[in-house]
Amino acid sequence: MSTDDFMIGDLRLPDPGQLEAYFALTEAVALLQHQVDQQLRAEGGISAVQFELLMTLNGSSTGLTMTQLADGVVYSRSGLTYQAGLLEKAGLVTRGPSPEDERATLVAITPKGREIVGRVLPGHIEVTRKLLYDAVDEADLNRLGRIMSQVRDHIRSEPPRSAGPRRRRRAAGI
Amino acid sequence: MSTDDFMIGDLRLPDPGQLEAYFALTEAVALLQHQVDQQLRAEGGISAVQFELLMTLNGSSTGLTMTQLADGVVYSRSGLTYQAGLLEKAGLVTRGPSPEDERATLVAITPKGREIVGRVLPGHIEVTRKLLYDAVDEADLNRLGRIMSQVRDHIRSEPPRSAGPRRRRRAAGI
DNA sequence: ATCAAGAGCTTCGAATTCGAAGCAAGAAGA
DNA sequence: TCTTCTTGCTTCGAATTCGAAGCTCTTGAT
Repeated sequence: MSTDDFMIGDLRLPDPGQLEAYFALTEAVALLQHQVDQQLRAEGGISAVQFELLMTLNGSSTGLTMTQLADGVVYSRSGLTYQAGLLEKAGLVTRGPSPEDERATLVAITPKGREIVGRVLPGHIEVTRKLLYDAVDEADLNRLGRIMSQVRDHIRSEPPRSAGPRRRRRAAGI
Repeated sequence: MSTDDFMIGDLRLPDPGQLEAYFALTEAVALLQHQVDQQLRAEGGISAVQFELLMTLNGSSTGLTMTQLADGVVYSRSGLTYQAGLLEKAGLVTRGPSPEDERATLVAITPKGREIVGRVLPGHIEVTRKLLYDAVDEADLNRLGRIMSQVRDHIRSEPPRSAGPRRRRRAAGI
């Protein structure tokens, strides 16, 4: 990383600029997600989590297994079971057995689900544009995408936590 | 989550690069925060939220009011009341009336609280360094800090559509 | 001074989360 | 085939979260 880290005893502290990156990152995302959630609830009666699930499913005509879905949105398995239940009850997705694997549950979006997505998407884009895209110029937006993709891939590829059992990727929320 | 091209009706969406910025941002932060939370619970028995609160308080010798604290960490007032109760019960903070305003509650960190912070801080830095700082070079890290600071300030300055005041206070952390 | 409006916290109820434990279906192997 | 291990998902209990409503103190206007 940087060659001029601050040292306090044995502790190698990141310099203030690096700290700023971390703080600004988490704070900005928290603010952003809150606003996004508000818009989705107001215009479509769904949470940000549910929207992400629907969007993920929207891109797959065959449907996805619960595990694929959970990994896609960075979410716990049990949390996904809960949300999938809500979405199914609301008629926005269907759940059925996979023909390939009796254990697996295939989740697919319904026409009604797509209708909801179509209803909230313009507002969603509007909010993200106002809060994120309007905050930075195009060059920075591209840099941001590149950098955060790098970070995401880096974290995804990290070796499993120290002493844990076999290779199994975790997924959990905020 | 990497996505295909979403196309709903004839709604024009931000180009793929812009979408990538948004998705990579939220996904990477979710992954990062989960790992941070795990480390803090393992080494200090506190959650990421509690750590942020302690770090914020750590920078203030006089203590902060509940509102200042909640704004600093981007958190609901009622949620903060709950967490402050836990921290007080654990002896990590004290709560007392403000001399200036009978209504206000001043929260201050205790020596025991500082001790916990000191215990978990090295590991916290280690985790963030491995997951975030090691993922990008120094120039990109500086760019990231600059861009996200811009975004944060932009969102903070947005008219909150109807809600109460948003105060600017540095969040916790490393 | 008194009343009304506002500010700061907490309480309350409902919703959401996660991890651990449990259950059922595949896979491996002897 | 018959264990035994693994995988995919759900259930369960406990913790956390938020917004709305409530309480107390402060401020502003009359």
